[in-house]
Amino acid sequence: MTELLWGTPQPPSRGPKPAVTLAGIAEAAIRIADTEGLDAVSMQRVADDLPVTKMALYRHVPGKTELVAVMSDLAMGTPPERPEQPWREALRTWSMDLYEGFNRHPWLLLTTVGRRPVGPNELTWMEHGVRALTDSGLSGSEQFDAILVLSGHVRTLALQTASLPGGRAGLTEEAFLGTFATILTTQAERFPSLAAALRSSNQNNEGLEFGLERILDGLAVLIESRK
Amino acid sequence: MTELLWGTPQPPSRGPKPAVTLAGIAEAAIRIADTEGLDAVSMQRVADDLPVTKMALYRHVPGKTELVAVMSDLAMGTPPERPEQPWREALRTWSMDLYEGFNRHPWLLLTTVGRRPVGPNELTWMEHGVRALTDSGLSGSEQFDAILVLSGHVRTLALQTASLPGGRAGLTEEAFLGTFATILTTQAERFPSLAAALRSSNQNNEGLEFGLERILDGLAVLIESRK
DNA sequence: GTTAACTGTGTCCGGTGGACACAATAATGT
DNA sequence: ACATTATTGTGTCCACCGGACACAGTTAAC
Repeated sequence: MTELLWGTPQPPSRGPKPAVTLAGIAEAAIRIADTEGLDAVSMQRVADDLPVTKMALYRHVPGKTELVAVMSDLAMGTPPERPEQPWREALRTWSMDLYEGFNRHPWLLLTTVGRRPVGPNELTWMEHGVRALTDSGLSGSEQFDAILVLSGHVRTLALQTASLPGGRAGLTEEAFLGTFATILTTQAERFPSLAAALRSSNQNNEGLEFGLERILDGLAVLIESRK
Repeated sequence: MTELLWGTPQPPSRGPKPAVTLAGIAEAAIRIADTEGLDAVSMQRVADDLPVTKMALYRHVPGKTELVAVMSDLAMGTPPERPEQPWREALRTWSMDLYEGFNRHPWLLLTTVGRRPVGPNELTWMEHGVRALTDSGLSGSEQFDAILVLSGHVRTLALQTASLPGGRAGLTEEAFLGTFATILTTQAERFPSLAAALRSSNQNNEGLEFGLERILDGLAVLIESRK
């Protein structure tokens, strides 16, 4: 698995020319996941988009698990290069870039989960995040934990808004909020605080910025205290 | 779906006594997911643990999607009752309780994802979270967003530590950190900030508390500014 | 006692990931 | 030039999955 993610592909010395490459397979899978949802990505479906049969794919990738890992790291891409900035601004744009990435490939939210082999692109994202904090005075662990909080928040909000096309049961935004509001009004006595909060809510949908600024505020408090 | 999650089960007036109940089915499914992982939960496997055949389950639940929704809300349970406390302490224990819940049923991290019908237990968790902020001076939307950030962080950290037994490819902690460290040392020039952070890291594994306190600090800044 | 409502069963279907044997291909060693 | 050998692609087969559907068995209401 590590080999697949990190190894540099070597064309075989002997035997017939491969009709497809690992990257080509992953790209086809990404295209399918983007347009038809993650559930549509089957070995058969991927092979249909390539000039090979299903079983030929297993010559390039050991199994579907590994294919998903490769396509995930590939789809993650690398963070856009940004001019150097103070840590707060740098982390803010970093988070926004990450958010945009998750919105481009919503199925990444489902595949990049749990303890799994980390790919080069994902590591590059981490590198850029940590880089913003190298001169902050935080320890190495704290730098890791800080960008973990930020990426976690981005994930959470991306999950909230992304439509997860085709894949998991996708309620529309209005259907979701509709039943939510219905339940809260019909059972207001069971959930008094929630009902009250809903009444004084303006449905702003600015959860991303809100949480982001709170986390950055919290980091600022810690960084200031270290000076 | 909403009916399944919120409706009160009525025994049928006519016909044979049901051999199983929806709750019984969900409990069996939970037991399987806890011990063998979420992937082991198939209609066949659930039926094997009950005195009915696979197809009989479809008399009580429309499909597997709905079964997963029901078992998820059931496994989530309700937050333990805690004595009233200032918002900061209340939210801290609330987060810890939630974390413990995710650790008890790690597969919840996989099933409670995306826009989906919300069940009564999940709503009760939200209720308790928002309740801690009713007198904070924050608006309703802000209260929602605040507990969203907290629950998101808890999810992130639970994902980081939980073993996801059986289900998704579960690398052990040491195997994960091992390859991670190996890559970072062999390719230190590609990821200089990461490598430096790793060197000055004490492998504390206290990410949960770290992020939690940062978020609470950030909320405190906002709440103070409103006074 | 008949009817109607309801539960449970067996069979069948398309689709999935994957094992495995085999044929086709092309560079290498002689 | 030719045999060897590594490698790719193919076809067949399997267990398992979620689920449609027709049918039989059971029980309360009329």
